[in-house]
Amino acid sequence: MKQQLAQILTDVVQQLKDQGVIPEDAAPRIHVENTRDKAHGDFATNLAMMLTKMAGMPPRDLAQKIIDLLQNSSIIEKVEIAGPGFINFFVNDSAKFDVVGQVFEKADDYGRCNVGQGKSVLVEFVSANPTGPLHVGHGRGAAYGASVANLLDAAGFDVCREYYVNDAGRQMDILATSVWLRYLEQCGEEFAFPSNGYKGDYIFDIASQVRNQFAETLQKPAFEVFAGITADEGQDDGDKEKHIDDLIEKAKHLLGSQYYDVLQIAINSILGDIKDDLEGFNVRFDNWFSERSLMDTGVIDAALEKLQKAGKIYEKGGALWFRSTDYGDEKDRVVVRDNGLKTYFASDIAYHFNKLERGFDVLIDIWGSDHHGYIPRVRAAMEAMETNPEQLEVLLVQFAVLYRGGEKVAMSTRSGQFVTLRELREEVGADAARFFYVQRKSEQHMDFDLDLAKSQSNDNPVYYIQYAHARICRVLEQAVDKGYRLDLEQGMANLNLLTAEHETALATELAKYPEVIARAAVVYEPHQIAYYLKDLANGLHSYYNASQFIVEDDNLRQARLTLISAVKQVLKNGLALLDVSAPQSM
RNA sequence: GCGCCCGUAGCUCAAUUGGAUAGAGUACUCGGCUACGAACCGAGCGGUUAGGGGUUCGACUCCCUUCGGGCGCGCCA
Repeated sequence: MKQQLAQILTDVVQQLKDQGVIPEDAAPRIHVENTRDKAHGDFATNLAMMLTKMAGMPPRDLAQKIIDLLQNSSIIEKVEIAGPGFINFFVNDSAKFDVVGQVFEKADDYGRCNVGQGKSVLVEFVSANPTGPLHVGHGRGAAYGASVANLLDAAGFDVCREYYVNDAGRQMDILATSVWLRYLEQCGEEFAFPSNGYKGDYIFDIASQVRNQFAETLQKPAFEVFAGITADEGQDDGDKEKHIDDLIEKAKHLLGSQYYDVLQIAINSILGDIKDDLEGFNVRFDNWFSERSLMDTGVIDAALEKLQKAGKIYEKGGALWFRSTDYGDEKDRVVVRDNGLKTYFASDIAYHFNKLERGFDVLIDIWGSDHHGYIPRVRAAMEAMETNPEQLEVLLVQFAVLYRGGEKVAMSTRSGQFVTLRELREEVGADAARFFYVQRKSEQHMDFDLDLAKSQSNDNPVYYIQYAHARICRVLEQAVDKGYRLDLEQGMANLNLLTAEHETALATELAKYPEVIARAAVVYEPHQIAYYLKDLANGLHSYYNASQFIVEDDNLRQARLTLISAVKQVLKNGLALLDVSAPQSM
């Protein structure tokens, strides 16, 4: 309907050009919007105000001229000039209900569009280090990323969901060493656990797994393990970083190849837990991409070579630097350290290089906002590899600040003090948690009140929406019980009987759904879906309270049941985008 | 100190991307079940959009500035 009006206005613009009112080369953006206030009709355009300067006449006069040029349309009932020069369109009721037929025709596909034109897009999200269970901070990124991916899919993009597994580097060594030390404790050795080690309870569990598999064969006496190790923090000349690094070296030395067995057990255990956790959160990935595979297949060297050929790599102080300042970064960045080890950044360059080689049109990275300082250097690397800067889109997610009992909850992975995503899911449910996270704009700071989410989960808006869906299901069941089975054909034929304000409002709301998806998708804002669904549910609840659906009049009853069935379908479609269930009853 | 993000009703958040009288939920005050589920509906209360300046027909939105909060500024990942 909106497109029809836009087309009509495009014709008017051409006529204005022909009449010499505006210059031939003018190319105004035709903007038709939904009105917020019913008094302003159904749709409005600001066209007259946009052209007022060009035409050299007052906006209201120009608006009148535009109206005079409007051709007759079957859907327009009335046109008015309002305010500073808005043109308001009133659409007739029968046209408003055309949408109901479209909903049933497309069913689960209603709302899908093709703004993506089949372009392939890689959405990388979560990508938490496999050093421990996911916590509630990761939960927001997971919920947001999954919904963005769903949105893009609905908008006609070819989406691939990927998790980048940081299974290489020092953090992995700290993990393996932490596990081994806990294992030694379980074998009866006594020593002070390193302050920089991973202290979570899950480390004990993994240590037990190691013990189940290797019995006591990996046991070494504590005095031998700690011989010649730099002191830990808190002691004379203590240094927690050197302390843990020395322990890692010692572990590798004492365990030989079996060190990597311990490492693999740890990674498998934690990654298995993460996968299971995300599955329970209804977050699914098409691909789990291993950082280590980049090293094994020489992709890092290939990527660095490409930068080298572009003349963007130089040597200084024994290290290799990438000249990212050529692309607006604050300083150049090291890619190979003087000790010959590649930096994490080198891996990341290679990872993005690999993404490009896989032929994606658009790369979307979803990161925690604490990584925002990292964007310029990745962008720089992309540009040095001669890609279009618009091919990379980095979306940031603010970490949720947790509150418990009115107090901020301090969280630190290393210290093992954090609320896990699993905990949250089990206490408030996956549906409520997913919805709660995605209700707010991603870059917006967010207060997550655990007490509220847990103890008053019935107040969560997700129940409001699900209730609307369940309510419709119940009404349809009741109708069947009374021998009034829904007959869509009859209902569609009698939609003209629906003239109440609640009814036309619902039809209008249904018609908005496809454009909400299109708009939300291009700006990566799933919260718009959440708000839309709340509005739609509100429309249904109001309608429910205002009138009875199962009435004596056969045609009227069928028309009403048909309308709410359409609402049911759209509620289901919208909830599906957020991976929230649409229950038949609750 | 420099850079990025943010500041909207008592609280938690929206605002069709520059449009009309800034809207929801919650809290508080009223009212609505012998109707298809009251996990619901209706009404009221609540605002100098942090402060100030600018851009224009028009600013919560864009620019400058001050204040306040978060994050980042390693040959860590």
